[in-house]
Amino acid sequence: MAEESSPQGGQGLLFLTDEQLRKGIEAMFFAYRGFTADPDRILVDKDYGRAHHRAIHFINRSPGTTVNNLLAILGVTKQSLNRVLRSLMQDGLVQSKVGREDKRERHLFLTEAGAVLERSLSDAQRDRMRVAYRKAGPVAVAGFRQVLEAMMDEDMRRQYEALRDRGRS
Amino acid sequence: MAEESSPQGGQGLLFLTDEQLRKGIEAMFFAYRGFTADPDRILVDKDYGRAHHRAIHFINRSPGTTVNNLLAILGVTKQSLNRVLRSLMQDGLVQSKVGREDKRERHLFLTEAGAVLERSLSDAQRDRMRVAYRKAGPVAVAGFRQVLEAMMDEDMRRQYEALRDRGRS
DNA sequence: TTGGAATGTCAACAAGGCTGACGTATTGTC
DNA sequence: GACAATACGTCAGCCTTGTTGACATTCCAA
Repeated sequence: MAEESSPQGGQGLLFLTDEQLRKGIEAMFFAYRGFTADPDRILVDKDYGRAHHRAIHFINRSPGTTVNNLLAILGVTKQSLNRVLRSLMQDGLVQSKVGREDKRERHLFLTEAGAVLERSLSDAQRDRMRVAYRKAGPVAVAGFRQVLEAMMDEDMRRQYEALRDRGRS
Repeated sequence: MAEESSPQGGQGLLFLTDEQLRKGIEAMFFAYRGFTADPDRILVDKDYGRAHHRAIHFINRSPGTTVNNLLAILGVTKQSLNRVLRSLMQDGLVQSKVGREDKRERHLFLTEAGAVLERSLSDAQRDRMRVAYRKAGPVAVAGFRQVLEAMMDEDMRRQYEALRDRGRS
């Protein structure tokens, strides 16, 4: 096969073959299992599931967020989220406060106990992430994030970017 | 802040901060939604779900694979997989053949109709992947795969590698 | 005051995980 | 040849987490 001359420096478009794409798809599948494995293990003992983890994560990420806000981020129905929030509130991990400006809104916060659980979950997940990042190196990590961001739907990317903006960096 | 000197060319270890790791975690969350969105949309009309998609994908990937094999790859119980396989076989998308050497084994194949559905699913998923890959470029894609592979559990990585080996490249 | 938005709640249902138990071939081993 | 182990299928029941539909409440805004 003739050599390709391209702006990608000799790699041509070989990375766009169906074979390469399929490997990426399978990598996503297996990696996501690893990605959720550690928090899942912690949650099993506590009668919680991934839905609880997600709620806790994003409440911690954006303290005082409204239910509607959380619905948009999580992409589930309010009934589904409500069930999760109810159990978290009953167990004293999440607290909801009536909005001051708009009293229809409920602003969600983690309690101290909720923050403790959040930390144990995110520590476990970050540990795996850190090992993977370190193994792959900063250049690979940059590429990792680039591809993931390009895979998102527009709506999700907006949610994702909105979260980023709140960061201190 | 003082400049870092490091083998990573000035990037130091900043990519390992909790902030960076959290962004990666959230990127995985949102990207996975995009990753599954297109096949999900196709499957809704057909009364199938992600579980069916996964079975179809890996049967297509390794024609003649046994039930046990598939169980290991998918990481579910045989009861769970059986429910999916039963409906796929009833609908004439999957065919099982008794093993020649070991008659206890069932070897799984896609029928012509199964292959058609598989193609429509993987086309949809590959399209999104292709767009993302093209947008990010080959260097980013290499990094993407590196990080994903580093995130897998040992068992999964072995499954993943075993699949890779079967590829023609 | 009235309409609409945000929230909560009840009920019912489905997909897709799980465990446990049991049955049936088939195979390998003592 | 007897027996244990393996591969598979199936029944029953349970859980989480998603869905839709219906309805009440509370509050804001026109």
